[in-house]
Amino acid sequence: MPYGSIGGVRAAPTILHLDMDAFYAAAEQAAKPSLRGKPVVVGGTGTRGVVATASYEARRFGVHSAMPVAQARRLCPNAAYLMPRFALYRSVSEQVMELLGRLSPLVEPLSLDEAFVDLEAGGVADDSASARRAGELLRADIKSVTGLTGSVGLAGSKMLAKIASEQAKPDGLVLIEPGTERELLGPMPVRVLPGVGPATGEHLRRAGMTTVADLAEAGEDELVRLLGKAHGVSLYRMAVGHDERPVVAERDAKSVSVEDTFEVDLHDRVRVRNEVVRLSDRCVQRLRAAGRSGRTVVLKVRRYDFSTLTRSETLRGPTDDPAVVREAAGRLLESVDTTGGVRLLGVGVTGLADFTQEDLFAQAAGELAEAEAEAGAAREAVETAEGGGGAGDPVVPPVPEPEPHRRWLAGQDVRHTEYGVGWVQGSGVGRVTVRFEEPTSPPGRVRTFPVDDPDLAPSDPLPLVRAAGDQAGSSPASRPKSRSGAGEEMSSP
DNA sequence: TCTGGGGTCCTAGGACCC
DNA sequence: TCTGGGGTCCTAGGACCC
Repeated sequence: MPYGSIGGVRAAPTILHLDMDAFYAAAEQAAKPSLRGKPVVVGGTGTRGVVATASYEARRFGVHSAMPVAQARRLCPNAAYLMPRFALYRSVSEQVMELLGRLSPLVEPLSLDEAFVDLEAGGVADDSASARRAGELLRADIKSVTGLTGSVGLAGSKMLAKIASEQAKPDGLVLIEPGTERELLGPMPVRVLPGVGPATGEHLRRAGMTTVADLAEAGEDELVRLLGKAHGVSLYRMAVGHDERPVVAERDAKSVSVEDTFEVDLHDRVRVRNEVVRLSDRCVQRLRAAGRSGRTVVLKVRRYDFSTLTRSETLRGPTDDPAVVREAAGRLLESVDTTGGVRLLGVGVTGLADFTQEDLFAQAAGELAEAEAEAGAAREAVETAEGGGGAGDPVVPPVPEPEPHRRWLAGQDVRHTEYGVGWVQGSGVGRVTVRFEEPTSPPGRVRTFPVDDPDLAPSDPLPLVRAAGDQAGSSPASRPKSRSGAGEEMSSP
């Protein structure tokens, strides 16, 4: 352990946990002035979507993350229901992570809106007072650079820093003085500990343990007996306030996967096979973008009754060849009974290796060209002779991408040749309603157009905060990451 | 009320090898 | 003839996290 610690936590609260407040919803409110102070729900747009983030206004109606959107609509019919815009959230996240990087080289992102920072390794704090100052400065910087609020937890361990940031929400800072952790933790419900979810919580409750103090009292042996070796040991240590997990800056991904839940269950076996091909190709694209290759292909199938199974196949060596992944996934599908309907399909690759460019470049390029030629030919074959595929054919023809058909999604950025920039408030029966406003404007007006109005086009997110001075990208806020190709991030099943 | 998508880690059994 | 144990790899499933 690189730093002095007493009883499993540092002597000073120099581990910082940052958690942005209702991140996706807050970003949408910053982007759309008319939604500030109003309930906003970001989540899946289809009938089978779930809530990704609800604004605090929406939470007051009982809406929360992971709740089916259909249920949220019943609880809070007047909220704005928006599709997620990951390009925007990623660009804000990059600004935030950049600020964290100024505090320490040891930053461990957990997601777009959450990270640990080791202040001691950064030399910015070695006692409570300096840690608190660093935390408050950080919060102010985040507010001025992104326009959003984040909550900060400071403690001598990761677990406690995270519990502290949770208590600080929204828009606050909580520091746990080392030495006080056990009395603080004791009365808390077991669910506050990382790794205790619904199943373990229920398990413990049946054993008569509801608080962290109950776990500490039960002892390690009892918890191991109840929950197994790894889980029992780590839970006992957490319960008595011991957590020496270091902040780790970068970790290589261990798997890449893509999955789609369909609006209606798939029954047609040919359609199912085609979707597996599409997912394989998408998975390989992501694999290649990451410069990796993988050795084990995993197929995931969720059936009509929500029962979920996986089938996997380990290849002789790592691959990033779309044809190889397609064929493996296709073989795996053959071993799955899909009668009754398929709700979700997924394709993943694990056992990742670094793709050695030198050795494989030529081969891969050749194979890609080949696969693409093949795909083109197969596409035509599908169009001319749909459904005739023999069951034994290992190479499944890919499906043509659905026509990039103009479908306006709630929350999407648009530009009108006459009225300027705005966002889609809703669409239906051949019409689309747009509110014309932008992050730095006052709340705007609504207008309605035909869905195929040629004056209306998708556009990229604008920066949430007006750049101070506006000097050529010197401030992070002045450079929104807006790659061209509007709409590519808005893909939704 | 009908349950997303992207991950991580752990367990357990069987194969296989020494 | 019966009976070893350890280690590693593969597969499937489950809990958990954001």
